[in-house]
Amino acid sequence: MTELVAHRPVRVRAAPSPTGAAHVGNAYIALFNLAFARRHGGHFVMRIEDTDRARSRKKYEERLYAGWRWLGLHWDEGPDVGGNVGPYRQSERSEIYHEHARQLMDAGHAYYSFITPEELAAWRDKGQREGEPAPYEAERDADPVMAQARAKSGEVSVIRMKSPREGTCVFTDAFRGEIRIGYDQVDDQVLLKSDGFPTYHLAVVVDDHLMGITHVIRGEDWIPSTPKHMLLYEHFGWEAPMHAHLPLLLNPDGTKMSKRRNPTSIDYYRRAGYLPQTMLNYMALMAYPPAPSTNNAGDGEEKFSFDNFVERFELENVNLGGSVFDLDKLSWLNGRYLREELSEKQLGEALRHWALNDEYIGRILPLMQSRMETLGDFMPHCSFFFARSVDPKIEDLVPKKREASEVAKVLQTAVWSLECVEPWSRDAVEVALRRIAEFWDWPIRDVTRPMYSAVMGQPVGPPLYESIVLLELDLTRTRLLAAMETLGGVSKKKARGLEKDWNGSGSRRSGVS
RNA sequence: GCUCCCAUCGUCUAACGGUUAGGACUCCAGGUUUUCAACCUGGCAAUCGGAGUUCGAUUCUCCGUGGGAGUACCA
Repeated sequence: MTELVAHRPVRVRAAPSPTGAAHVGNAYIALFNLAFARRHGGHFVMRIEDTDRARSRKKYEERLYAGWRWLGLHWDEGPDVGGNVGPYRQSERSEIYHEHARQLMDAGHAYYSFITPEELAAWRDKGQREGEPAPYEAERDADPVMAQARAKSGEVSVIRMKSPREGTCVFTDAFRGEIRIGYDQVDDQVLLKSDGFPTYHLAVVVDDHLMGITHVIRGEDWIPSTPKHMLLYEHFGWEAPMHAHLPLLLNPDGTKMSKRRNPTSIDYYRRAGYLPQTMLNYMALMAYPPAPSTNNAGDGEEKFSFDNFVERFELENVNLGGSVFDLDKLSWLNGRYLREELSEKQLGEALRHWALNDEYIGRILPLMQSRMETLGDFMPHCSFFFARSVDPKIEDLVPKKREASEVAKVLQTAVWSLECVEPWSRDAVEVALRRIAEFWDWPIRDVTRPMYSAVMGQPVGPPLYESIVLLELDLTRTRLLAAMETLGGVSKKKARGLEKDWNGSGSRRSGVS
């Protein structure tokens, strides 16, 4: 058995990309990294991988910090807390990557490529299937001096890694042992993009090395690209860290967990009223056995603290099969925390911290004031703001002369439209929904009516757009998806076709400018 | 298609060659309770298939099968 813990002090990291809401999948990976660090008295580093400048947003970075802090995932080093091997934001490390790319070029391990994305796409569409070599093959052995001159003259280029034409990459995964992947499966990966930013593959290797990372604990979806990373370690002459690939979190249908059909954002779970300790506990359970009982074998305790998890955390006990993220079981666990771990006083505090506070209620008041006769009308009319989920009746969801299946599709487009709302404001939400009406050529009322029911659980209530703004995207999306299910759902195939039409309609751009 | 990973109830898992294959979630039935929860009791439900190795395979090996992931100037 290979040694799982090296002699160097343990340093692990979590490296999320700020390209969307904070995802439970990333938090789950982070949790295992943190637990490993704590178990071995090491450091846990947070690194922001924002090299995709088209999708990275500062606001997502902020939400990452907020979400992880709420969960109790504390990092020892990171962009916001500092540390002595920073900067910890990849967008601030450009020179470092350029310098390392240059080293690879000088050593003959990388080359300039001038093939355009369009040419590449054309080859993938047709040439690849017909066994044609990739267009950049011809550039591999071009004269480096000439290539450099072209690049210097301003011609758009990327830098690609030369991957071996034969042989096999053998590396060790701490969970699975030796994994071997033929180099014929490894293409000439782009290392430096034409915008000057590095790809994940270059950045991750350079940063992990420079930041002294000893163990790379990441998702199983990275296994196929690990040979690219091993190659880079080799070319730089660096010792590779130990790799350990965690199983993926899954949708109920067994596919990689995605927001398409399930709530995936940490914000959703916070807003729906789950406790952070439940989340940590449940995420640990996704790939780690329960705490063994003292009496006999087999009936372990599934409720355990983070400290308990750390105490008994061993890499060799991690389970390898992907785990379905089961909301029923998560809710059951949360119920146990609520009634077993919280005093009445603490329960009250938790409620206030959650939503029963002046800040949140204050934002609801303007929507309610004109709709009340007595103070007693307040709660019944806006309880949906505090509900985990609502239960709309099917007849309220379907306007007269419309079909349930049609409405389901309308709600699907509403989800897509709302996902693109930028900034998240009343007017932008209105524009997004008007786009839906336009797309389907329905009167706006026929769109908003089902929306009222889906979002509030009843066909009447405070103003829709304002309510959606307060509910925020994640809670709204989950309710729309639930309503779609009530209406019979939209099949995967239909959704695909619909998505094509929707994107083709130009309706994606639904922000106000 | 190609490559890699994975494989115990529907779901999360226990059993480090020998158990009537255990627990938990869900579901069902009963009990308790003014109701509803909670709680208690019980029930349904699994080792993917085939060859080996072995006195003995859930467990080790191989071959199938199934599922997943990857196959980007996204991470």
